[in-house]
Amino acid sequence: MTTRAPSIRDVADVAGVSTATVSRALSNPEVVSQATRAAVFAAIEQTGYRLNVSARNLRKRETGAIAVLVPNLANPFFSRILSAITEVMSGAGYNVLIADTTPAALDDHRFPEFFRLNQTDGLIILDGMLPRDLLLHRGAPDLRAPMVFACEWIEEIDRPTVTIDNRDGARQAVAHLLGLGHSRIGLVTGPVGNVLTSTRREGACEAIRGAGLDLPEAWIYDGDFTLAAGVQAAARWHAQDDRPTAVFCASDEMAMGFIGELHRRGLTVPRDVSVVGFDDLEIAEHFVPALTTIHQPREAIGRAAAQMLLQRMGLSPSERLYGKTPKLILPVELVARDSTGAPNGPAASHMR
Amino acid sequence: MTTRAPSIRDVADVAGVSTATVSRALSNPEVVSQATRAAVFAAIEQTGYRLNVSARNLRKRETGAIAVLVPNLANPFFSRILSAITEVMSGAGYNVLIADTTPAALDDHRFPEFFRLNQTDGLIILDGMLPRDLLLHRGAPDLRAPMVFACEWIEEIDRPTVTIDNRDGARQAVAHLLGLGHSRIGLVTGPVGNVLTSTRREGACEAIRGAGLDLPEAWIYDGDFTLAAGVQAAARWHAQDDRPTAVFCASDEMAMGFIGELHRRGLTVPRDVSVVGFDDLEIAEHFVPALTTIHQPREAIGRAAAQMLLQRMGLSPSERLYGKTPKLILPVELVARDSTGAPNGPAASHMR
DNA sequence: AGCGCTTGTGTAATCGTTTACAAGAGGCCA
DNA sequence: TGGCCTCTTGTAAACGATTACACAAGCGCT
Repeated sequence: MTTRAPSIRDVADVAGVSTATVSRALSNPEVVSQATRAAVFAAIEQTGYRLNVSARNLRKRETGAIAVLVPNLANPFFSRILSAITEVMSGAGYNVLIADTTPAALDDHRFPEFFRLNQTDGLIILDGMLPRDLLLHRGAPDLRAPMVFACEWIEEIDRPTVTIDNRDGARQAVAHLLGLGHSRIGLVTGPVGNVLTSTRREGACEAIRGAGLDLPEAWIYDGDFTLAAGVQAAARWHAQDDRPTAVFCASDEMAMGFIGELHRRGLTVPRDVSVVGFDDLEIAEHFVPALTTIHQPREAIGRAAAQMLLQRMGLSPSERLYGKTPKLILPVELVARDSTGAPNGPAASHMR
Repeated sequence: MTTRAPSIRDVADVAGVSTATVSRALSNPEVVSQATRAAVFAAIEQTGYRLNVSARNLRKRETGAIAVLVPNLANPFFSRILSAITEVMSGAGYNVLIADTTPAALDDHRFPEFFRLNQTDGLIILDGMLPRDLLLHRGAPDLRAPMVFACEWIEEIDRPTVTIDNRDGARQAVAHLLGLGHSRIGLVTGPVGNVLTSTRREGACEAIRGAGLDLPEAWIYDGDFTLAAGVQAAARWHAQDDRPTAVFCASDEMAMGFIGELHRRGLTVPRDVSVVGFDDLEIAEHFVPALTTIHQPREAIGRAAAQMLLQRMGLSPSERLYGKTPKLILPVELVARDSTGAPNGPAASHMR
């Protein structure tokens, strides 16, 4: 009772041509004559034909899809990057498979790797903490799908990369605080082992030490980019006798968690402590107080990553393997808002 | 110079069996003998074989993928729903294609429809404002991919649906405000034509009128769920002489935009006005003031939608067409936090 | 020995495209 | 007229898996 979807064969019959001609009319219209082309399109309309992508992909040895590996889909930071990628890739005729790597990593690694990684024409990786051997999946190097990193990257894997200047961002954040008169500056960091954590941390340290200031271990609060980590850092900060007058959080989420928790404890930002974030999420501007933060051009990152991948996919395997791997570093800028101010000279409870 | 990826043929040769046996060892292991199975797996290991999904899909007349249509990928509201869907679907062996409908709608509608909609085994639709004819894509009804709605839906299209009880959520929000002593309650609504807008609005109106109160037109601020809309509503509210002491915003983003703008104008929430949101985004709890809002079980929504789709895909076309279409309505609950309080009896500038 | 049943495997057709190759039609020129 | 292009189309072989069908081997039973 189940009908079969119309195939190119049906179209060909209706139009009175061969399947080859239908195929050509579709993918290479300029080689078929005006008249036949019209007949074919009419037949397509009439039959309600839709291209079967599996068949095309099988024949062309492509998949028509690229995959994006995201560390955490639920993190709003990635959504705009993803939408930019999706936009560019759809425009180029590709489907975009978005894979959250959080569960994948836990999985019996046979399944996802087996079914997914080799079933795409390209890979955009937003997660710098993936196991190396999962990415360097075996198989001849010349038939591995091209891969580009964005935002995060993996030191040992030399691939095209789109990032922002993390070190400079951190430097700007600290410079801003120094400019306001702070000399006691703390850090809320990302998770250990993450390249963003280290580059931002280094940038901040350099700037602090470069100003001739000290950065005690106790003022470095370990985090992991999440709201919860910001909350915890606030608690630790609050419990200290000798605490910084300003903190640079390596993500907006941590900055907001930090500020939120402080308010819950009856303190106020920036009166009691100045806070700088990193990312400039949409919400940052509307947060109370509006967040001073490092703006990341997320749409540009996504777009650039997609375009870079497209460019790589257009290259031959040998060009890819033996050519240069492009690295794009986008500049960032601090956006000064209301979560930072001069250190409160008077009633400074932390000054003993 | 380009090598060919190993195929089932190569595995068969190495293992000394036929391709049929390899295929069976992979997809139906219990029908092949212990010994052959071992030989096949060894051969797979040795050759580095990976299944070609296009070939399988072509043969099985499936695509192994489902699509999710999202109104706006950049909206953090959807990310957790998406991750839940992705998790369930990956677990069931499906790829998840996420399509942002914002650009698609503008596109020459031939392309995306042609290539995507019929190339999936199922559809989850989170956008209730899609053109009807795009969804009721022609083709025999028995070979249309099953489709389920989640969050939003389309009145005229009778399909399985997972939603929350929007009307009740709005009712609870208003009841909460009434309970605090408010009698002047305003509304910031979603975009016109959206089912969420109307159901939430109706629920709120009913509750307000049910309490014997009035709801002047001037206290209904048109929005569209975005931060910017909240900002605008705040401006309009602020400009009024006769204004409500509490507003119910149909989304957290609007609530945060509203509160942020008010603070920028030197007013304070909940002292000057109480605000209730809707959604309970992750950030709501950490916002300053922490947002009183209607909690949406977003993970449960995503999970339920995915499971419902899986169930539908398991049905035969006739069962789908002539059976009942399940509708799941998840209950919601208000989370009382700090953005609401009693109306400020004394210095009430708005009371003339 | 003959029959039937179970278990494991191979043969070959099939899914719906794309594309190398061949070939016919027509034009142009010597 | 014949040779050589160009333009358009058809023929048929892939692409890499799944699966209906057939069949061989082994076993137990009469």
